[in-house]
Amino acid sequence: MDQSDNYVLERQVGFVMRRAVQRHIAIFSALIPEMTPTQFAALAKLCELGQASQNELGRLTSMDVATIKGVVDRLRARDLVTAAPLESDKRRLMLAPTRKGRTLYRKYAPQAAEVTRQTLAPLDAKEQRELLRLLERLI
Amino acid sequence: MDQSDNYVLERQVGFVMRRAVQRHIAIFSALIPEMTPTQFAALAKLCELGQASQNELGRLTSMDVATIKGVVDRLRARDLVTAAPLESDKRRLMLAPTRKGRTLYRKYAPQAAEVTRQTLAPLDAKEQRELLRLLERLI
DNA sequence: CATATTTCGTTTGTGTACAAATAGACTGTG
DNA sequence: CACAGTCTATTTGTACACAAACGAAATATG
Repeated sequence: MDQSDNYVLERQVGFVMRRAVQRHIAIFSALIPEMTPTQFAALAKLCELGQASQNELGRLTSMDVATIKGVVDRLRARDLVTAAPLESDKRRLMLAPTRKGRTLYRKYAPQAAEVTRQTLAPLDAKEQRELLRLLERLI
Repeated sequence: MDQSDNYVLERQVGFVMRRAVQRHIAIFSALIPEMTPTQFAALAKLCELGQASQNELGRLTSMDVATIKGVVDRLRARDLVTAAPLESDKRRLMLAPTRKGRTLYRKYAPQAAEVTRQTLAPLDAKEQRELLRLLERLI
């Protein structure tokens, strides 16, 4: 028997997680067509912090430097976030949500929570907690 | 209290899954730098089937038409897959792995299984089964 | 204090991922 | 048989995601 006969694509975590993420993104974009999950994550974290450098925001939202730059650029283009170089450290680009950004965040935060609910809807409450717990241990 | 105060990014399934997928991809590319998880998935499924149309392969690997085209194009460019229009249905592009593609698949299938093992390593055997079971129900 | 190292941001290039539009080929129904 | 609807593949445009390389600024270390 060939080794490769053991390999069943549908049973690999990577494949299953990719599909689960696809479904989640579909739910998100149905409930919040105005922005992507990534953009919302960055805006949410920035609203929570009040302000942060671009790099810092990237680390806290698990986006690498190139990715966070693109996301921030799009948020800035929509006037949801402002950016200004920091006087005390001219390498850093300090970001803050605009009034419009904060308003949008408050408007959609309940919807974003609903996205999580709908994503987890096939599971009962205990299973939902268990899934989150297991996923967190994979990180 | 503001509704948005309930929203904690780190507790949303979407965010946690994105991070888990990131870790998985990092493990994959460390163990199999020669191709991406997506390319391997397409190649694996095609080897399993023997042959399939591009559309069919896309459906079975959960890639939309534009995505599967890009993936197949890159596999063809590396001579891992051949493509030819089907005589009996000229809309369809029939794909098959080349000898080189099959060899590569057999070579890396054990590595790909190892990727799954390492990804799930933080969990014990029972937890691993539970996680897979829960994720599958989210799809 | 001089410079090696680190940090931050940017740019470029490649690879998913999906929406929407298009063209060509097939199928079903009248 | 005609032709409306469906299916397949392609193209275009936008948005993550990461690697690698770069310059500028800050820090550490000798």
